[in-house]
Amino acid sequence: MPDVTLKDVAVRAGVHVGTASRALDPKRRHLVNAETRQRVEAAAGELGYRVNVLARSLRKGSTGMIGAVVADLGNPFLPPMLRGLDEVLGPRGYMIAVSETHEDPETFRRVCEQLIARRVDGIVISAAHVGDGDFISTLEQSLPVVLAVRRVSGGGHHTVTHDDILGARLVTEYLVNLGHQRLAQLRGPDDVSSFAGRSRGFQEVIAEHGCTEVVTHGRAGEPTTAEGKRLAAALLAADVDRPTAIFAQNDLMAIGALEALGEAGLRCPDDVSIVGYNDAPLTEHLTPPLTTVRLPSNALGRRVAAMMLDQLDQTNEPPNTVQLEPELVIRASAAAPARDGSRRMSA
Amino acid sequence: MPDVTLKDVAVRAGVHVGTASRALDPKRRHLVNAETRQRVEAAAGELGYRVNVLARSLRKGSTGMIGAVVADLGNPFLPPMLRGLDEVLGPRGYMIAVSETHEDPETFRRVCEQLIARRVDGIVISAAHVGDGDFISTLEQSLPVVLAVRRVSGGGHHTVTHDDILGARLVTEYLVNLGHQRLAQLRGPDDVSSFAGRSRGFQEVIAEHGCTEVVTHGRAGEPTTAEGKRLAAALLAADVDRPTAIFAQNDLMAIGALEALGEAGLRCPDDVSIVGYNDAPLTEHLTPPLTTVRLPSNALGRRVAAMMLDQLDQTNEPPNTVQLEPELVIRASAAAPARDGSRRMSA
DNA sequence: ATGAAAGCGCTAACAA
DNA sequence: TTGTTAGCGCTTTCAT
Repeated sequence: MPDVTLKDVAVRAGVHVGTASRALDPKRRHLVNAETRQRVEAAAGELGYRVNVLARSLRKGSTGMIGAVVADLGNPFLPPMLRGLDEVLGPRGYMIAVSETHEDPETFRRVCEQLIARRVDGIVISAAHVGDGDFISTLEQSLPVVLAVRRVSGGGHHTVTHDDILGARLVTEYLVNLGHQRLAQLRGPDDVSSFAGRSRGFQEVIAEHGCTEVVTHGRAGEPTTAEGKRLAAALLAADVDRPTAIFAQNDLMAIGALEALGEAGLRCPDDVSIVGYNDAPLTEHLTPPLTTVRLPSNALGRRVAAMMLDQLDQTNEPPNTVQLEPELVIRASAAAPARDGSRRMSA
Repeated sequence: MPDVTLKDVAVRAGVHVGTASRALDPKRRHLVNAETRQRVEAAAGELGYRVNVLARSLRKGSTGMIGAVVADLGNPFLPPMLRGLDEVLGPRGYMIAVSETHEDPETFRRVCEQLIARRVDGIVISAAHVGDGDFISTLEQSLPVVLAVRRVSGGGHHTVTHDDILGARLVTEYLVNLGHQRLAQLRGPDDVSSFAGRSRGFQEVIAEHGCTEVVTHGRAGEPTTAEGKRLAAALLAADVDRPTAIFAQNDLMAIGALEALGEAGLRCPDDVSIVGYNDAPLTEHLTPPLTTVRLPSNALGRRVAAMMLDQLDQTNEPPNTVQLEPELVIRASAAAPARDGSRRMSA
C-alpha cells in the first residue's frame, strides 16, 4: 500500500537516489559500477519498487501516452486499427489510451481537452466530423495530431484514411457491369467524410455510365440496421421505380435492407441486389452472404502510428494525407438483374 | 507549443500561484475574492491554460484514472461493459484506460505493471485466467482491483460475473425440454472461468435428467468459428452416435457448427439443434436465426464500477462476488428432435 | 483574502 | 563512478 519510492530503494542499497535512478535506467546503467547496480536492482526487487511514471513524466516533459479518440468501440473496424497502433507504437515505448465520443461533439471536445490536460504526447483522432477542422488546428498547436479514417474539410492535417471514393466506385462499377441501370444508395451521415466519400464515388460511376440513381428523401441519422431498413423500405415501396440494386454505405444498413426486402416479399439477389461496406464479422454467414468492401484497418492503424512517430521524432514532414485501398469482397448478395425489368413481383 | 503553466496565469492576473490555484479549483474558489477570481479566470482563458494533470496527480497522490484490462476488444460484449464503467465512473471524475492482453499471460502481467507504474487509482480486470489468483492478490496490495466477467480460483476478490452456470443450465434445460436426449457441447478454453462455468451448468442438467453427453476429444484452443467447425465436424462424423443438439459455448463456435452441419448435408434445426452464447451482433440475422444467451454487459460494467467506487471511497466492503443473470434468447436454431431417432440422413 | 514555501518522486546537469 | 542539487507544475499548509 505505501508506495515504495526511489529513495527507499536507494537507502536500502546504500546509495543516493541519483545513482539508483541511473542504475535502473537501461539507457544509463552502464554509467554505474556493475556491483552497485546489482545492489540497487536487488533492493528494488525486494521492495517491489515500481517507478512512478507520473514523476518521471513531469520531469521529462513527456508521458509516453498517445490518446486515441474513437466514435464507438462497437465499430468492428476499430479493434484491428487500434491493434495496428499498438503494434508499432508499443515497441517504441508508447501506450495507447482509448476514449469514445459516441459521435457527440461536446464529448469529442471534452475528451480531447482531457487528453491534453493529461499531457499525452500525441492524439489520434478517428471520430472527427467534417466541420472539426478548426478545432483540430487548435489542438495541433499543443501536440502532434493524426487523423485516422475520417478526414475533415480544409485539409492541412496529417491524415490516413481508407479510399472511400474508390471503395464506392468498386461497388458501383461491379453492379453496373452486372447489368444494373437503376441503382440506389443508402447513405450515412454526410458530416462524416467516410460516408460523403462513398456517396461521391457512387455518383461518379452512375454519371459515367449514364445510369439512374433512384433517390428517396433523407439519409440515415445513424447508420444502423433500423435506419437501413427504413430507408430501403421507402425505396421498395415505390413499386414502379424500384431500383434493381442497392448500395448500402455500411453493412448494418445492408442488413436492414435485407430485412426490408424480405418484408416486401422480394428476394436478394434475385429481385434486388444489395452490397454493403466494411466486411463486418459474420456478414459472410448471412443469407445470402453479403457482398461488401473490406477495409485494411490494421494496416491503417500501423500507417497512422508511423505518421505519429514522424511527428514525435520531429521529422518535419509536412501534413499530407495517405489513402489506403479497400477491396471488393464478392459473395452472393449481388447478381445480374432479372431479365424482365423492374416490374417483377415477388414469387 | 510552449505549455502555459499556472505560474503564467498567476503572473498575468497579478496574483501568486497559490491564489491562482485556488481560484481555478471549483472546490475552493469560494476562498478567493470574487473579483480576483474573475481576473484569474480571464487570464487562464486568454492564455489557453490547461491544468497539468501530471503535476496535480503527483501532488495529490491520485490520478483519477482507472485501468481496464481486457483480453480482446473485438469481443462484442466488451464495449457495452466499458460504457457501463464510464457511465458511472465518468461523472465521478475518473477516466478509463483500456488495455488489451490478447490472452497472453506475459502481456497480461506487463500491462498490469504498466498501469500501476502510471499510478492508476484502480484496475478492472476482465482478462483473468483461473490461475491468476496469486498474481492478482499481489496487485491488490498496491491498489483496488475488481474482477469483471471472469473469476479466478480461490476467491477472495471483488468480482462481478455473469452467472455462466445458470446460462448453460437455461440452454440445456430448454434443449432437454424440447425432447433432446443426446446432447453435446463445444467447449471453450477451460482456464477461463466463463467457459468452465458453462461446461458445469451443461453437465449438471445432463446428469439431472439422465441424458447422454456425446463427447469428442479436445476442446477449442481458441473459441473461434474455425475451431467450432472442427469440433462439430468430429461430432457429426460418428454417424451412429450423433447428438441431436449441440450447445456451443459461444456464438462464434455455434456458427462454425452451423457450417459443419451444412457441409455434412445436415440441416439446422431439423437434423441437429444448435444454441450459442453471448448474443453477438448479427446472430439474429443468421439462417436460421441463432438461439443464444444474452448477457447484461452494460449492467455488469456499472456494477463493477460501483464496486470499484466502494473501494476507492474506503467503504471497507469485504471481497465478494456478485453474479448477474443472463437470459435465454429463443430464436430458430433449436427445435424438437426428429421423431425417427438419430439415424436420420440428410435430405 | 492572499502570499510564502514546502514537497509530491523523479531525472539530469554539475561537482567531486 | 557517485553524490549533490535544482527543478518539472501543482496543491496545501502556515503565515500574514
